[in-house]
Amino acid sequence: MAYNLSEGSLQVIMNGGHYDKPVMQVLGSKKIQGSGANEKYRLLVSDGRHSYSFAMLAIQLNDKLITGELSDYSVVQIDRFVTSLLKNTGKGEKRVMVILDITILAPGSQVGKKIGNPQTLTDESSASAAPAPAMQPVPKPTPAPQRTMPVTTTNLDSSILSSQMTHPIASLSPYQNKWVIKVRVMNKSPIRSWSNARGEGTLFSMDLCDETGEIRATAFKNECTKFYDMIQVDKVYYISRCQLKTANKQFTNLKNDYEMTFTSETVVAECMEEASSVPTIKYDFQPISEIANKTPDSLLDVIGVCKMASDLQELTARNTGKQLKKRELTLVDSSGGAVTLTLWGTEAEKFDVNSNPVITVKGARLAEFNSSKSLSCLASTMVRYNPDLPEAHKLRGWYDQGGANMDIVNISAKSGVYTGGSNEWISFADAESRQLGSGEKGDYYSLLGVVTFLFTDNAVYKACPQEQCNKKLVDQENGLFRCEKCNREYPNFKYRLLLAANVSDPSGDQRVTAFNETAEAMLGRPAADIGRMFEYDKNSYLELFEEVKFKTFVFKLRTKMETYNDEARLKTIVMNAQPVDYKDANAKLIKSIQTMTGVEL
DNA sequence: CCCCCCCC
Repeated sequence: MAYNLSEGSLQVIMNGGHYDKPVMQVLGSKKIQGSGANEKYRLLVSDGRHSYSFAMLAIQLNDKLITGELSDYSVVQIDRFVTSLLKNTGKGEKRVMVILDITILAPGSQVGKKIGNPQTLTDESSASAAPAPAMQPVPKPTPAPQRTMPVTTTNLDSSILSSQMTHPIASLSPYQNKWVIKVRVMNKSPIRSWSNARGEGTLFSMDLCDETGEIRATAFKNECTKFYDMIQVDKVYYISRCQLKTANKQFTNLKNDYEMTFTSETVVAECMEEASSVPTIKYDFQPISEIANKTPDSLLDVIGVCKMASDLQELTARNTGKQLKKRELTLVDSSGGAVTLTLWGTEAEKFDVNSNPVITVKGARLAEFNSSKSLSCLASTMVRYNPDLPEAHKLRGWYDQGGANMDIVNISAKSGVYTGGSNEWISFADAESRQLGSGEKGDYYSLLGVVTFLFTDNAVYKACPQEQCNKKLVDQENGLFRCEKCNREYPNFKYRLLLAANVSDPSGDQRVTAFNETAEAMLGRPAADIGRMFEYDKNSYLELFEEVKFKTFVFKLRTKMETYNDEARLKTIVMNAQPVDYKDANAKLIKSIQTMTGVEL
C-alpha cells in the first residue's frame, strides 16, 4: 500500500509558511523533559523529501505515543500545528513546530518502513545550518535531566528560560501544568479590592498574547502585590506555573476557553531579548454599521476615527452616589456607521478634544439605552490612540481623503420619544393632501428632506440644571440663574438646543422645530459644545449652522394644528433626524417606483 | 478567590 506524504511541506513550514494538514511520517521520538504527566516529546518527522527533528508533540498528545498508537513509521495527518522561532543559544534562530492535533492515517506496524529517502532539512534561517542531530528510530524512554523551575523571581536568568522550548498559548489547558509561555502583556487592570461572603482581598488582571492566541491572567492578594509593579503593558515575559480554569465569557472577549490564575508557585521573568515575533495585540474589529445588530452587553472590538468629542461631563451615579466623569466620542469608519463611545474617569479627562485620532477599543461593552446602542468602556477595555496598525493607517487615509465628510448613519442617535407613524416616506404635498395634523392628537410621518434654512438666533439656551427640568433660566446678572418652574436660583446651568429650521422636499417645504437631542443630531455636535461656541466663538457657531444647511436627513415629524393669537397654524416637530442610509433610501425609491409603475425592476 | 464598570 502506498502512502502519499506531503512532499516539500516541511520546507514551506520551516520557512514560516503555512501548509494545510500536511501528511507526514514519524521516524523517531525522544523524551526531552519532565516525567510522568509532564513528559514532553520531540519527534523526527518526514514529508518524504525532507526530515526534521524539531517537531514537538503537544502534551495532550503524549498518550498516543505512550500507548503505542503513534509509533515509528506511523503516517499521520497534522491537523493543527504552530511554529515559533526560538533563540538557539548563540546560534541564531531555530524554527520549531508544535503539533497540536493529529490524525493517524496508518499505524507504524502496518507501514513498517521509512518512505522515500528524506534528507535532513537544514535550518535555513540559521547561518550555521547545523544538521539536526539524528535520533534513534526506536522510542527508548531515557531519563531526561529534570528541569528545575526557579520558584522566585529573584536571580532568575531569563536566558535559561529562553533557551528552553516555550509552549504556545493555544495549547494551554487545565490538564497540563508544566509549561512556559512567552507572552506580551496587552492590557493590565488597576488593582481592585473586593469583599464578599467568600472573603476579601485585592486583585488585578492582565491580558496576554503570543502568536497562537490570547489569555487572561489574574493575580490575587499576595500575587497581586508581588507582580503588579513588575508587569508592564507591551513588555514580553516568560510565565509558568499558573492555574488554568474555564473562562467566563461574560467578562472577556479574549479568544480562549480558559483563563489563568497566578499562584504562589508562579514564575514571571521579563524577556530581555528581541521579541518582535510576539504580537502586540489581537483585535476582532467589527464594522461600526454592524454594531446595531449585536446583542446588548456583548464585548466588542472596534476601530474608528473620532469625529467629535463632547465636553467632559460630571455626574453622580444614582446607585452608589459616586462622582463620575465621562466624555462621549463619536467614532466613524468606512462602513458608513457612527457610534458613540463613552470614556470614563481619567481616560475621559485626558482625551484631547482638539484631535481626531484613530481609536481602537478592545472589549468595549455594547450598551442599549432608549433603543439606541452605544459603546461604553469598562475597566478591562483597551483603548489606544493612533496605534501603528495597518487598519489604523488605512482608516486615517479614508478619513482624510473624504471619509470625514461622508454621510453616516449614527447607530447611537437618540430617537427621542418617537414611536408611532409609518416608516414609509411621503412628501410634504402628501402630508398636506392627507390633511395631516388636523386631528386632535397630531400625526406622525417620515420623509426625506433637505434643511434649507436654520434660525441661528435663540437656537441654544441656558436651561435649568435639574435633571428633569429643561426650563429656560433667567440670568439674574449676579452670577445666579433663576428657574421659574423650580422656583429657585442656581449658580450653574446646562445648555440645551431649540432649533427652528425650514425643511424642503421636491413637493414643498415646512417650518420645523427640533428639541435638544434631535437638534444635536442635525447639528452633529453636543448642546454643550454649541453653547460654548455661541458664547466664546461666534464665528464657529455660525459656520456650523452654515455647514448643516442643505444637508439631507430622513426626518420623522409630528405635526399638529395649534392656535396662536386666534391664528391656526401647523406646528411640526422633528422627532428624529437621521443621516441618509443610501442603500435603504434606494430600496425605498425602487419600491415606490415599482408601486407607481407596476413595472418589476 | 473577581466579574463592579457607572449617566441619560
